[in-house]
Amino acid sequence: MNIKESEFSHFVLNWYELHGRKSLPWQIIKSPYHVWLSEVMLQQTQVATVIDYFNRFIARFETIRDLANADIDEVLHLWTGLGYYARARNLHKTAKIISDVYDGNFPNEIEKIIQLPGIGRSTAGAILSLSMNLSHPILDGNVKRVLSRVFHVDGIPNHSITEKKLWGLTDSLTPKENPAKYNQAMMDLGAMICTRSRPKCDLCPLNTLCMAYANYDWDKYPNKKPKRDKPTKSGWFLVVYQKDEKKQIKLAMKKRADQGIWGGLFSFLSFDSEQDTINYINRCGSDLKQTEINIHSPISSFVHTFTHFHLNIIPVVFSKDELPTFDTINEKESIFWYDLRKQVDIGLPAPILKLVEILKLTLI
DNA sequence: GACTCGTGGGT
DNA sequence: TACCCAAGAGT
Repeated sequence: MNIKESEFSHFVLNWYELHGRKSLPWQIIKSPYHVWLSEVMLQQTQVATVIDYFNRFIARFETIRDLANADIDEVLHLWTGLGYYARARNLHKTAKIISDVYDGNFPNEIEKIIQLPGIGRSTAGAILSLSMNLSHPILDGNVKRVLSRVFHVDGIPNHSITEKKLWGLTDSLTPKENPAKYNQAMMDLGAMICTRSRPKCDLCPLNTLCMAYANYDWDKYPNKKPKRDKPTKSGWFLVVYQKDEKKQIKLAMKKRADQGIWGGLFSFLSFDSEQDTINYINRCGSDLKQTEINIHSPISSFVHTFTHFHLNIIPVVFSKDELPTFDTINEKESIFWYDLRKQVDIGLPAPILKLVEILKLTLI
């Protein structure tokens, strides 16, 4: 290790002792389980958003075995609203593997950890460093931003050449001593000092080493991503409701396939054209005409924006009484009747949950 | 390498 | 408002 690398980590570690975060919910008990869960929840998600989800999750699933033994629908329920639901499905898969293959304990070799579903190189490094104090580098958004600015790392974000440069830097700078504190400190620096906009360079322990500080060009790092325009799609969401013998309202939902958007979550029957919607409704025994679909739209459409497209959500509402052959058509479709009063623990996409709340006010 | 996968906060 | 993007990983 040359003098500069040693100097770098000492600056970072000294700053951490005075200013770093030490009491986030996942820093109270720094077990591999707590660190793993927090790291997965924090992927592409801000700390303030994660805190409540983390606390609820740990309260329900105290140990990895508790998680492994849980129903996937309840796991997804606790993930509802957090997004990127493959994280929850992979979390559950990995909990089963840890439980069955590793006797409930995380392995301490990175080759084995990185093999687990939903754990890449950075998350593996975080688990090993933060919970076991083993010297492994991490490269999350915070570290990328700090290193990009300090060393003027140019290149399109997320391209392999850029990633390789950054991994080389974080690997060479991560100290053998105190890797846990160092990695936490780098994330804290990114989150508290080297922020995306208006970084607090005057308070930064690395400003004497920082090329962006010397050149007053922090706003150029990390380089901007080339932007792609988002197409707008429309989705017709068919809300079929019925009232049971106690006059409780139930909504027809269906579990989505594990692959693709909202995988494993429940949703209303959905169609990607108005004609498909009408055809389906008519197969269920209605004689709905194209001009009449507005009658069944008591809830106005609204737009939900994803990472890569906008979705115009168009609710269409029918009573099951208006669809005499609904049960026959759906014999093999395993419709789930969602009880508005009970609201059982299943995963629901955020805009569907929003729609359910509107329906509670509309139908009751 | 390009694309997919959610949602909410900040500006 | 519209846009950027956040403690990334899988395919």
